[in-house]
Amino acid sequence: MAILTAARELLAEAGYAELTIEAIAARAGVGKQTIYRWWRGKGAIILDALMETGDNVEPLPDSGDLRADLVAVVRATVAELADPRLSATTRALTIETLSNDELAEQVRDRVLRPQMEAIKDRLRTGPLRPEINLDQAVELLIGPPYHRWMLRTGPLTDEYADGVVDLALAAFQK
Amino acid sequence: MAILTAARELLAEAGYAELTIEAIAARAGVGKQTIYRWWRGKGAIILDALMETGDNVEPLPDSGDLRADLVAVVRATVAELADPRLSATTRALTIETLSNDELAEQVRDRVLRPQMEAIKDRLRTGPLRPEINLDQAVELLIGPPYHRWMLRTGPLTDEYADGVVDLALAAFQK
Amino acid sequence: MAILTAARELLAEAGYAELTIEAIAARAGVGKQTIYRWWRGKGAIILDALMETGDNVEPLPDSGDLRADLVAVVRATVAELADPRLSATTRALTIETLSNDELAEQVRDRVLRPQMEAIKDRLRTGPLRPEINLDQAVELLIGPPYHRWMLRTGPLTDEYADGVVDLALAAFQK
Amino acid sequence: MAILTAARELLAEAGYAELTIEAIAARAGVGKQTIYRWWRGKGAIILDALMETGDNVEPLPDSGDLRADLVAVVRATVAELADPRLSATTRALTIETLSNDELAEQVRDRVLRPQMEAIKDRLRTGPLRPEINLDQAVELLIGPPYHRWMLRTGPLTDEYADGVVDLALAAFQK
DNA sequence: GTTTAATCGAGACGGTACGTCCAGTCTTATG
DNA sequence: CATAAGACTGGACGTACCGTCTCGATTAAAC
Repeated sequence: MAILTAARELLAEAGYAELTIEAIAARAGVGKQTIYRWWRGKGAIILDALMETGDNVEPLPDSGDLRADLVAVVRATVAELADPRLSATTRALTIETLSNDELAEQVRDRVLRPQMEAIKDRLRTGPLRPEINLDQAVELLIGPPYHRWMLRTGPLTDEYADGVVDLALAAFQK
Repeated sequence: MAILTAARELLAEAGYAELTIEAIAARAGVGKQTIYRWWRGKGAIILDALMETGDNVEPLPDSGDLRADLVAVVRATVAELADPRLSATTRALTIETLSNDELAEQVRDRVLRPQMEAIKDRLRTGPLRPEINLDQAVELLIGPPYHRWMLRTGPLTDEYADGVVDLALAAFQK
Repeated sequence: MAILTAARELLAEAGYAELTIEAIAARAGVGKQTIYRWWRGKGAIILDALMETGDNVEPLPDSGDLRADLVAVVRATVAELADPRLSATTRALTIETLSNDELAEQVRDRVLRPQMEAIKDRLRTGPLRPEINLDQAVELLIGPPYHRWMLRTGPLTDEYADGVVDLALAAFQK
Repeated sequence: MAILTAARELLAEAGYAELTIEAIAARAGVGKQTIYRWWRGKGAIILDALMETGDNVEPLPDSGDLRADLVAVVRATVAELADPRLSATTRALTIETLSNDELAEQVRDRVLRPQMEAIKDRLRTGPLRPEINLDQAVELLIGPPYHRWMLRTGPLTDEYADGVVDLALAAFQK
């Protein structure tokens, strides 16, 4: 879809500040009305743009080595956040989410939940203390990188990702 | 300062969407120029509004009971995030931060670092495994609630705060 | 024709401002394309709507009393202009005419000329000074009411109509 | 005033169809809001543009020769109507007037009445039949040229102007 | 005690984007 | 096969704010 592509390009090139409906329409060669016909606003466009990129959430592999499996997924997440062009869409979506409750729900249900469920599924099989709350367990893996990314409190490297996994595992496992 | 009060009130009453420089000026009974004379933009105002509220970061108490001390601080953090009126300013600041690198640095240095340092200081004395990276340890306590708050993936209650602390402690301590 | 009826109704009910092609199509239960297939634009529709009303111009009666015959036709004209609902179509057509030369020619030839010719025909037989230019004579009867209607400079009553005729006759006759 | 000049130029160059608020703003180097701050809409701008041109209505001269005095004023009126560039503003104002009652009143009071009063004043002194209604008398001079201009039913020349005056005088005078 | 300078409120200004409406064209599916 | 339905590009609408820029009026300092 030309509109979603235009939105992604604008975000990658110039950031959220220059992502205007008019700019999207102009770049996509489309009338503004067409955009408003199909999307409620900028937030909805960004969400669809993100989903279309097809990070189609796949179940985590179960290699038998929990740490290895988690390292893979956390490294991937951290790497995406670390690349400004890749994370531009996520950043924009986060902004919209913060002042749009309806959008926030959709993002939660369509983007976040599937990702978190995929990790939960892997955690369920991997050996960990039975009393662990899986929701909180997932947040232990995702929350810290997200926090660091948003607030730029530290580097987002593979080593960091590994450290996050190790800490989390120490919490999960007996 | 009338301007910062006006900003806080507008955020509490109507949210970020209606926080405009003109609205702040009107409510504070001030000319727009006066605002621009002292602040670079909306973000700087919000930052000052937040800091003025005087959550002057104090060192965490050291009761000898690490869990109790951490529960206190995490519960307080979670409670503030859970209250829409209290967290409105933080929310607005987060939005600005996401599209303003300069502001992001200031927020990191003036708001976040002190809070995280305070927790780090307590962690340094409380008994935990020596190889723990303190920055990551703090993120383990703060990141998950922040993530949950921003993305509304679950309730922000005292029980949740306690769970976060327990998980983190399991990671820190041998 | 449903389309012309719809146009007339819209004009009578809401005036030129709300006469849009889309409104006409919607009210007539017709696709926009069907309208464009048969008419060049709004102006052409209004013209046809006006003509269909069938003020089929008839020759003026020649009762032998020139004043009586002219009073009849001028009163009728003035009465139609005085009624907002009746003159709505004429008003709309005038607007279109003013910014559409092609339409202006058609209006002149299909609407105006016949009406003026009818009056001219009666003037030819009625006793008047031979050197009178008939075109100007007709304008002397029609121009003032039209001017008064368009610019709302005075009432449009039967008495007024009679006054117009009397003045004109004073000019025509020796 | 740059805005009124821009409006006049656009009308002279391209006609009413291209007289948009945005075009006026662009040509005048002005924000749209500035226009809306001072004028209610296109009609009000055109009215002011017309008035600024300073056709400051002056009393008709009284040379003692009524025909000569009227010929002068009617010729001038007809000449202005005949020149497309000069009459573009009047044409545009007429269009607006036709679908804007409020504006119509202003045009009547600020533009038309003074012009008509000036002619009435001259008619009052010039020798004419006492029972003549002066309002209708003026319309007899102005209405026909206006009608001919709007509906393009004939040429607008000096000879025509003279003919109008002669017919009117025949009506006025004994 | 008067003059001068700085600061303030108020709000006009040139701009940019908003979200809506319609024009006129093009596409689809229905009868 | 023409039609209604309506999506499409395009462009103007009138509004909201942005950040800059005059304006007087009010204070405070300097003389």
